[in-house]
Amino acid sequence: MAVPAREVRRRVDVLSRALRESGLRLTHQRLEVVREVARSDEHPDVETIYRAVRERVPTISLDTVYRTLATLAGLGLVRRVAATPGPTRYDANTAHHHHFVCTRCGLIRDVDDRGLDAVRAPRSAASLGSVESVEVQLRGICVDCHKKERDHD
Amino acid sequence: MAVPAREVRRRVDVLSRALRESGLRLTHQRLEVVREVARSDEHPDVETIYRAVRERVPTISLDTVYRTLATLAGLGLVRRVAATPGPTRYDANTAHHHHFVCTRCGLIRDVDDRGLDAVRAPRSAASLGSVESVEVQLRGICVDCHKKERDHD
DNA sequence: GTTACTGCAAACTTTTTGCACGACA
DNA sequence: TGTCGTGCAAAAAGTTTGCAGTAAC
Repeated sequence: MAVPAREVRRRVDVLSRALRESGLRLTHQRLEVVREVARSDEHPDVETIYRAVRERVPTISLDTVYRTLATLAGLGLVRRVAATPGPTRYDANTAHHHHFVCTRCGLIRDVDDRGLDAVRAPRSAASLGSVESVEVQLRGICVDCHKKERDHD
Repeated sequence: MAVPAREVRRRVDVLSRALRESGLRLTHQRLEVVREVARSDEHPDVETIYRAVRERVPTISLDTVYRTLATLAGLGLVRRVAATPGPTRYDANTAHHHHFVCTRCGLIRDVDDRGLDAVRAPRSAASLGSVESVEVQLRGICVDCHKKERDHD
């Protein structure tokens, strides 16, 4: 929820425009799914988005949320984040960035850092394929899990 | 399958020993699952391991494979790899390393590189939690997918 | 007015669980 | 021999799909 209002607006705008320009209809349901995914920086899964959207569109169905997110991902407007086992999670931040992943609770936060952006694929990787992006995952224990551990001891 | 025989032996040995030392029984089924995961560097999913093991232990059940891998992962002897959507995949290489991920077919290969090992978490990450490891994902298109594309055009 | 989208329901895939029998230490 | 692990079956969790009605353009 820490995404600045201006950035949320920009994302909703970009997403809405791109849907229209792809000849797709901007339905009430799609708009609300777009709003929800744009406003979150917690890399929510489909169920979480579904529950949030249902507050405003009580009749929306889970499979519409699945379909909308698949559509958006297909257009490259949101990204599937595969950093933890379990349900697929989505990220509306399509700029190049990195992630902190809590191995205990599954929390994922974006990490923006010039130093990490500068990491380049080694030459040896060329034998595997063409590298299109380099993403760094910082794996560890988040502050919340540390706090819980201290409190429970 | 490109894991050197010596390394496979070492892995099977470490895994077997660790199971015993944890007071767990080294059953026929567990041993074969261990062998299978140790011999692969393709980050197989449970179903794949199941099919391979069933060649040698036709009566083994899928849920035993699930349970064995969960046990091994719990002991830190194998790692869940969450780099692609779909079924969870396992990696018997517990040394610090990086991955090349094909965004088209889901292929995952290990990448060993000193330069990538040297990447450090930025100071800013401390506000998110304690970073225990830094893993680099090289995302792109593998040589096989490139070849297929050329052949189909 | 078309055509694409939605909601419902059902199917499918992946993973987990309860229980009784069998096998390891 | 006692206990842990296995296989079977069923359930739970996550995701996809077909179809008929509805709404966007």
